[in-house]
Amino acid sequence: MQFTDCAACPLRPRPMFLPFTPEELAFMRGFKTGERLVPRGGIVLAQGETSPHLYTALDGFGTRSILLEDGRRQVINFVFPGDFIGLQAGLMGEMRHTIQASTPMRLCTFRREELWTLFRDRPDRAYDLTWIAAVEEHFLGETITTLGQRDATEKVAWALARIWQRLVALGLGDGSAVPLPFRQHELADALGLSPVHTNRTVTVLRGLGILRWTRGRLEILAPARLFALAGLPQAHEERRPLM
Amino acid sequence: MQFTDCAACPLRPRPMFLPFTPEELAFMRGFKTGERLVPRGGIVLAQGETSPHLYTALDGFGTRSILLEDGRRQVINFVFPGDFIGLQAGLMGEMRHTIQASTPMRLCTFRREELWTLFRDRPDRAYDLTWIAAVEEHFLGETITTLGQRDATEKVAWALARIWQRLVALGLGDGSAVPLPFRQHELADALGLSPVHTNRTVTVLRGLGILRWTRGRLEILAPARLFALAGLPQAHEERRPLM
DNA sequence: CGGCAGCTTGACTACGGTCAATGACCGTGG
DNA sequence: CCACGGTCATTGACCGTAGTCAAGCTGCCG
Repeated sequence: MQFTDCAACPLRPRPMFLPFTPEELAFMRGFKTGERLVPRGGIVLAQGETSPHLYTALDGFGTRSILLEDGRRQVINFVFPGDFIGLQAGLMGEMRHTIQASTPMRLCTFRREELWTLFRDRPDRAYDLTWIAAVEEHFLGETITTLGQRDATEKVAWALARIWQRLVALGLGDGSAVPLPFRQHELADALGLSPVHTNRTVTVLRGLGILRWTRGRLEILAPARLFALAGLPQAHEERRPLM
Repeated sequence: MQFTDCAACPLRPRPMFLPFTPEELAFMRGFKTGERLVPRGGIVLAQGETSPHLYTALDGFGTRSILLEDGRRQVINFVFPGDFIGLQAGLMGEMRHTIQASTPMRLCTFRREELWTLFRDRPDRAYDLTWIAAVEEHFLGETITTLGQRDATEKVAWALARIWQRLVALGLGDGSAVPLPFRQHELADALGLSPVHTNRTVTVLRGLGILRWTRGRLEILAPARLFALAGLPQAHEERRPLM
């Protein structure tokens, strides 16, 4: 199968990612074993599954979610290009959540067994991997804080601010607006709100002149007000390593 | 300062922790630089702080929490003996949450700068550290699911089931009851409920004959019903590495 | 043009929050 | 030894945010 050489990776040169050393690049070229395409709505990794592969999202968007027996669903967070997928399966043996594509996705594939090689031979890459896990841990803590302490308006503002921040960092969007690949239903599942109340809340933010959101296009008219509501500093994220 | 030699660690022999190889033991003896005592209510690490130390909780209990500007507080999770503290400070430079002692705590201290040595020289220990981060990540996902999807009764049942499970795994408790070092107020902050409603909910569980909880002592009368309410399998946790 | 997915709005309900008072237990000092 | 104050748990009355049910609406694709 033909696939993108890491040397020509479309993601890595973007300003939000840390550059590779030549040694890292060489290692990652060997680490990457191929690519995989997942259609919109498709399952990348399923809860309970042991996967022989780990992934990095190369293009497209998705959700990580936990499904309860009775059908309730919680979106843990959203998956963006550059995100590493499957650390749990790699280390703990089995996925504890499901990753589903919200848009068509293109993934770089790695062999799970090579993970130990990475720790043994490339402490710099192992460090980066742990750094990614620590940042993710912090983000989940922020999510818990949002679900536990903030009301519906603050919740929606927080989620849209975080998503917008990330999309802008990725270089998507044309200055005033970004393409928003998630549905209100997914936002509701991420915030523990009903779809109906999520919609009402978005309507309120629209009415306040803070944003516009129609047909997969999100425009932030008053970023300062959005971030204030979200309880976030209006700063750009730190650059992150890419796996 | 006099402190416990890792060879005589009171924690490591317990069944919930994986054993050390002789090499690991030797390394950890060098990695550990001392101990620290924190009184009840004391701050182990403060949000925003850059700490020169990392810790493993040797004895006592605490909370990790995020404080908002307006005084709201979210307990992210609880800290038990054997937990590693400060990975964020170690990797990301600055703590994003506060760790506070709910009981007097005794901590093993490590030097932050040695973390890179660990990755370079001990890939097995680096792997364990990442494993710990991945397990924590999964646990936070479960917490998000609880806060987002479950009602107050399920929330309280989940938290008490998880805490009980952990205390029993640590070998605390005398078969029927465990010492519960947290206050209802902290449980409320962990679940995003008001203290009043948390209390009412505990009262309901008591009325159902599922548990007793008085004066720091928790007795589970009907574990099966508690775990069913919590949406958890009634299994013991996997053994975990100790840092 | 029909069907479907996703968004929007209205009416009613209920879970959990808030405010406030009381109670139980414990350590301290007179 | 008991009175006091503090912390934490408990209970009652009332209120408000968000959930539920249900009906339309919009835009898109076949």
